[in-house]
Amino acid sequence: MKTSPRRPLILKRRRLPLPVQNAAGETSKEEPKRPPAQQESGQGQASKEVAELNSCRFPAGIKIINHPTMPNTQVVAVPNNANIQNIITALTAKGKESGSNGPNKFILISCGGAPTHPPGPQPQAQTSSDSKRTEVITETLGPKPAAKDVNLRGQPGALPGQRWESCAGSEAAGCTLDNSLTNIQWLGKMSSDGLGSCTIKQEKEGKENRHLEQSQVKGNILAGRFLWLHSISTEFSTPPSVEEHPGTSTSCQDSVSERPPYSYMAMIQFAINSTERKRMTLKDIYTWIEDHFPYFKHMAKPGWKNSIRHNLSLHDMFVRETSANGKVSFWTIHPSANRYLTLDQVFKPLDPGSPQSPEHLESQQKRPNPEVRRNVTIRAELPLGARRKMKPLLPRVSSYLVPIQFPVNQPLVLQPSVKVPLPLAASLMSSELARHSKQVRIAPKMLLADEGVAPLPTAGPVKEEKPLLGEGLCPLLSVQSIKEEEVQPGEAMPHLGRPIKVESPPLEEWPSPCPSVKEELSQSWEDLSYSPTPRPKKSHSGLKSPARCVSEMLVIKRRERREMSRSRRKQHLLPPCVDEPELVFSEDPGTSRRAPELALPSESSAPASQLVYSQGEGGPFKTPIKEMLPISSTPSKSVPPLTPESWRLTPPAKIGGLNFSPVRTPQGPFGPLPDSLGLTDLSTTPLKNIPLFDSPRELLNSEPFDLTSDPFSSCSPSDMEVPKPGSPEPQVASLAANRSLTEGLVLDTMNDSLSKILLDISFPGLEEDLLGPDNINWAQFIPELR
DNA sequence: CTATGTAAACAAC
DNA sequence: GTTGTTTACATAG
Repeated sequence: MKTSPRRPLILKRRRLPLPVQNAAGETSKEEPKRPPAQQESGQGQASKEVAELNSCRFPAGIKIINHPTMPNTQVVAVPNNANIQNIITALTAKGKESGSNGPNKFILISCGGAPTHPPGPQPQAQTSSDSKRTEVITETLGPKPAAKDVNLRGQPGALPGQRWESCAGSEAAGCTLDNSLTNIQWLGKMSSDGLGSCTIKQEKEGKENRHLEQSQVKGNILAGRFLWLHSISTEFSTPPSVEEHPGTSTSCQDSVSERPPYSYMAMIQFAINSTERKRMTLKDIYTWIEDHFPYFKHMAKPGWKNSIRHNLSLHDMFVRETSANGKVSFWTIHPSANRYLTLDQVFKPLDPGSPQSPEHLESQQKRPNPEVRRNVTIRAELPLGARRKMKPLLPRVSSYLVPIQFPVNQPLVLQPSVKVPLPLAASLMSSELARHSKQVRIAPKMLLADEGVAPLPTAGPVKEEKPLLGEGLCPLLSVQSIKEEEVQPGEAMPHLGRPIKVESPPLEEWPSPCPSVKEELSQSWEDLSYSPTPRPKKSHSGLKSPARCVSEMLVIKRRERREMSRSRRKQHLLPPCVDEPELVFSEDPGTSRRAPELALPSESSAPASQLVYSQGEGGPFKTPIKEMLPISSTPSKSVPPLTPESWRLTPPAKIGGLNFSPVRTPQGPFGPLPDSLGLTDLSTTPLKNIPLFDSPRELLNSEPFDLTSDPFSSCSPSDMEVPKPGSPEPQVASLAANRSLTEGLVLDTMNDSLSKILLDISFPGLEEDLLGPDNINWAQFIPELR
């Protein structure tokens, strides 16, 4: 009731003590993978490794060399099979020891080493413990799996895992991150608890999701393409509860007595997405929730139903459809907003056989659950602790991708403190970096469409902007911080649009379709998703020229905001979800160049695409922002459209081998979706001709390489596993060009955060040679590595 | 301020 | 009574 916190637990950010967990037996599983014997007790080993590192001896062929240009930075070539975590730990320790004078930043490069073994490494985040600041960047040296890997997927055996592995370290890291990011443990309890229904349901869902899995996997891979920065802390942070109360987890009582950590919005989504048609009547929603969350059945006040209704009406993402005959109303999730979150996704069984045993993991992996699977796959490497229990929803958080140019000049390592709001981060980065010659730049905000929020583009440090944050970052940069809360995001990514709705009557286009419902929203959505055709409704947005629009928008927004604030009316989906990190592609190179601050809408060209909403859990959770309107096309200011979808999209792009990104991929569906969302648009349209990421590059390099090559290029089109052929993944192609960008991890011990960063290692001229998407030859840059 | 939760008034069935 | 929509208010962050 009142006393209880209103916010769902989920939202809270958890911090994990990373290290510890591993130690716990769980990790054992993973460990096996590791080749040599490194590790085991995490700490012990870590220390061991550290020692080694210090001495310059590294376990398996690890080589450390001083970074050519960066002070206090060393490049560590790590065999694929090496245990990244340990290495990170060691490096961290080393950094600490070194003190400010010594090397405190490390760039990890995976050398092809022996891909033989599975990815094992999982960087856990021990970093957190260290106080000193150490940054580690992981890069894949050898063959980057990226696109190629993807291709490989199909192949038998080893490949699947390996691909990822190739990235090994990085990947592992990524995995971990992912896991932790989303973790929600609560369910864990539930699962065991008594949600029998859950299980059942899961299976059911599993069905649905299965096909998705594949796609997701792909997505993961793809996702890799973009770099996300997130603080490890977040990522690593474990879910609060789960581990903490393991014991409890199972108790049924808890499930019954404890309120689920999910917001009504999330639960509604779970419910709706649990059906094949992705639609559900109010009553069924109630039933589903009661069945899956006993708390509501037994403990909650009757008012919870009112709250459900309230949420349905309030959030634009929920669209009411009327059956053909008009007699029955079904609630659906706007495709563009739907992340297809399901309880399954959120939940992970703690243990295999027994509910809590670790082994369970495997089984889980097998599970259909798409997302889960995705993660799982990757996760294999992760610490068990992380894996188990619930699957965290994606953090919506802000993620920022930061492109960094590596070798060339000074590589800059961003500190990703996640905490920093994207916008800020961006601004900071941009400014600072710039000053320094920064190699890292933040992508300009793009924006486009979004309108939404418009918060001011500028970077202002705005708090408000949270949402914006995402936006702020540009494509390249998106960093994710996990803010906490939200798990949401995670969740499921929707594929863009799923076609769900359609069934009923008319809805092809959401907006229109739903007659009754929230037109406003719908429009906005439309706008967003579709081209900018102006829609009446949102008058404000209209489409103005971008530039103008921006300013105007801002104004408008404010106004709206105010209005909104006054009354909570429906929350519109915001197109851009701010929180979520999406990658935005700026289509326009020119724009990209701009300062981050503005993102010009220039993209307008493709603007629409971006848009998208944000939501999902993230989005949804966050809900739509009320005010935003979507004009999608509009230029919005700053906000880059980071929409969840974007993520998804991005994934396709895959990044090189590393997959840090926590992003989830779409579940599957690549299918039909409504891509209307931006993705398609983006990818297809504009992208074709335009390099997706111009911006990044530009950002990164003052000197533009050729636009054609995008940062993401690393994957070749072929590589991409694009989930769907049909789907828009054109991006990929465009991406193909760029190989220079890669993901990296930055470990900031000072902040105890580990972030992913995008590294631009391209050197003019070298790209082709080196970069095969797969490989970057660091050796060229760094002789020592040879 | 935002996101969320809760309550309640109302309206349409 | 159910379903939906809106307002208003409370609370945590």
